Amino acid sequence: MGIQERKEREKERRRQQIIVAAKKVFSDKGFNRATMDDIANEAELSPGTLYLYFKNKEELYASLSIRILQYLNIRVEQISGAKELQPDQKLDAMIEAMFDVYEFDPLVIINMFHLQSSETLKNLSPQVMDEIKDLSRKSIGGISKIFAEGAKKGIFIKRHPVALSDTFWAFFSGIILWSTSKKIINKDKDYLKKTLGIGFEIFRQGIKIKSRS
Amino acid sequence: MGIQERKEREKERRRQQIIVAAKKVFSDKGFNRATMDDIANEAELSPGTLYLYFKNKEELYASLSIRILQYLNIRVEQISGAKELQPDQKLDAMIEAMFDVYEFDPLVIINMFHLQSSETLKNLSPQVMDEIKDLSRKSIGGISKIFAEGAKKGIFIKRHPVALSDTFWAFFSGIILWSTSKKIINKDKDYLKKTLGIGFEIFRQGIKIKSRS
Amino acid sequence: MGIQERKEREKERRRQQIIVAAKKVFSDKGFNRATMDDIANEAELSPGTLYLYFKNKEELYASLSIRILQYLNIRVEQISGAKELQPDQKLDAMIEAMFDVYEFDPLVIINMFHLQSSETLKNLSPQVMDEIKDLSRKSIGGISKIFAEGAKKGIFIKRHPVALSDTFWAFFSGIILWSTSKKIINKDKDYLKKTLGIGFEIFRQGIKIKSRS
Amino acid sequence: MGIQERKEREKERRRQQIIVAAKKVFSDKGFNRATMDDIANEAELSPGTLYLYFKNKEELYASLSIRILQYLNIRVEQISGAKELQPDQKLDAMIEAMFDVYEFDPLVIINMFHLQSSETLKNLSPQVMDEIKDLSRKSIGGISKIFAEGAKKGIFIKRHPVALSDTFWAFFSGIILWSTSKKIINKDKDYLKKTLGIGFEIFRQGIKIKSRS
DNA sequence: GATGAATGAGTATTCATTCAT
DNA sequence: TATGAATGAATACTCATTCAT
Repeated sequence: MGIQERKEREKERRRQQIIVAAKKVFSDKGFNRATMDDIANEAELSPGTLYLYFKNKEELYASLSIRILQYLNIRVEQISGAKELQPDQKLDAMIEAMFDVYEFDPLVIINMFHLQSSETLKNLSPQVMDEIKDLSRKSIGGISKIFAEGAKKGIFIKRHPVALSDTFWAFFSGIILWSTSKKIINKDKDYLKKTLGIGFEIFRQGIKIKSRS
Repeated sequence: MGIQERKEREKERRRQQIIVAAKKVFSDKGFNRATMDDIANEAELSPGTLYLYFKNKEELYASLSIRILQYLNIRVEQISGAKELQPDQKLDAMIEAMFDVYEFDPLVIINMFHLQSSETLKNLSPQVMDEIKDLSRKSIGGISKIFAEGAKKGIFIKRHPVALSDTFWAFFSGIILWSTSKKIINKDKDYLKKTLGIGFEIFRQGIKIKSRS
Repeated sequence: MGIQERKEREKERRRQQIIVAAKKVFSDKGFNRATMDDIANEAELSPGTLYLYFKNKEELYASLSIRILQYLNIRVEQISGAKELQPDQKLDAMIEAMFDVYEFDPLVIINMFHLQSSETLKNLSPQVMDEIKDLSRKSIGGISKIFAEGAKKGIFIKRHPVALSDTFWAFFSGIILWSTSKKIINKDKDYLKKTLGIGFEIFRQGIKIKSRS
Repeated sequence: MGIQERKEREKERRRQQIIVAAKKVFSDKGFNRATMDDIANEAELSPGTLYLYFKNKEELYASLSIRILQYLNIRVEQISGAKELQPDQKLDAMIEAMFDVYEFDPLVIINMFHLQSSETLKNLSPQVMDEIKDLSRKSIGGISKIFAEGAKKGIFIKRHPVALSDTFWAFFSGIILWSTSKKIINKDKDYLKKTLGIGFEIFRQGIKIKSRS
């Protein structure tokens, strides 16, 4: 039993070791130019070993998304379930969470997009795909609830909550991607934050129902 | 003279023939999985011929962006220079223009992102790169002017116009990319439009200064 | 008749125009890296036109050799037939002729070697091949006669004259090729001449029968 | 340790296996028409494997030269350092060595010339280039010493030893190349030997200072 | 489990040659 | 005759994946 367990833990450590290496390499080179050899070197393992833990390159890449989605999910659940917060406060908290997600892994967005490509999906094992779908659904659902609650209380505009949730995510993605592609990130990290800030401010203002004074 | 001209026109037709084929193939498979042979087949030409009109794969891809940027630019200039329109009306017109740009070529955004990759830029000929840079600058500039004018007239929030312009573009990109990656486009074209609609409404509301009544 | 003749002359001029261009381009880039387009550009003609005058790239290249072989042949015949000269004086004259051949076209040797490749020969039209063979045979024959005469008169060592002739040519080739490959030519033209000088001196001394004094 | 060593030996065997195949294919087809696939087939390996042992086609080709240069070098050093031999005996030994070099690999000369091309040099890794340069320098140096010694002792003509060394090499190259290009080698191996023999005899006689009797 | 050597399918690009005008 | 646009075969090199050890 103890041995079984230790083995299990050892195995998990290996997975993490690979994931960390993969994150670095994919970050540096992007999916296409990153090679399995690069990742193996970074992880100080042999290429063959990677295939003991991940079915293929796509699935290794996908697993990076799972990690970040898990993190996001925890945050969303906390915020969504916080009874002491009003919808607009929850929205602010969500925005803050998004910042953190981005800091945790700036590749998030690119990962997420890559993941959706039908070619990619073909190469994933069902269980990995299911986990991703499940996590995505939960996250979107959690955010939706905030918008629904806000609409119900007359604080936010009345729109289909899932559509709003998508829009929120799309907005966030857009700014990050745009900034990234303009190579602003490395040179002027603040510019991205500022842009994200402006963006979220606009979003916040845009969905608020103005209280008449 | 007539001959010269006819040849010129013939040549331009070929370019378009290739561009149309490239657009289709890149749309279907993305940059990396699209092969020059695919494009040649689609264009009913030989692979060698592609290289008579475009220096390499990257430059062929880039030329798709140039085409759409040119279209966008015309629209931006018209709107930006329309003296009879108020800033908020111009913003509405811009949003409409963005819709049209998207309809003209749903790949826009992906093209634009691909274009920014440093690896891509290396393979472009200077003149192509200059044209792209010039067109981008003009478009962003035109949109900025609208925000600046709106801010001056007290209709829009006061923020750095270029940052707003970036945000506007990022927002637009985000929604398209997100929808695209969710493969919503083909299945439910209206959902994308709806999402874009909601998004822009939020944006519009978000930057408006509310007149107190 | 006059028209016929003028056409003929016009045609010959074109051939020369192409040959001159080809010589330059092959000199600069070598056979493999020189393209038919390069040559067409240099000749200010279209690529298609080259094929009206030469069957293919190989044959165009071969015709450069014919030109130089023709020149060499004239010199050999003059020297070989000069009754007022002794064999050793003829050898000196031959050496001088070789210098001139080299100055006329430093590519000679490389041309000659390329020509011998069986792959090349396959692509030549029979008449071109015959001309080359004929010219080669004549040149070698002419030189051989000098050695034979020298041997007969007890001035040169007694060896098979054709073998000596080959050796003479090989020696000459070797020095030029070696110098060329060491890129000495362009930088230090004199070094090549000096080396050729030393080489020929050795050769001259090597085949002389020393008169005892 | 044993394992490490066996692997090392295995690896070296593979290199040799490839080199042998490459030698054959390059011999048959020349550098340009030989394809990496040809070589892979000949070596009964996959094309990809070749690249595990050699950076590229050029470097594979170059390594053939290194092999023969190493062999030559050993011979040169032995001869040059043999105190019991007189300069003229050393020259004879050198000539014999040249025969052996040629027998070891008749491509020597062509390799050496190919190697000098600037295009080739660009694709070689520095360490390979350095090794080649070093080996060449040593060989030429060793031969030069013999000529210098001979001149000092009044046996050979007084000429710049490096120039003589170049001439010696050029002479050797010329005969081989000429014979090879005339495809004499395969058909009449003896003719080449005879020609080489005559050539070297001429060379020997040409640089000797005649003792007056 | 771990290795890493070997695999071999996949692809952008070039360029001699052709042929409709 | 001359053109030059179009052709398409040919090829070096990469890299995800496998499998014998």
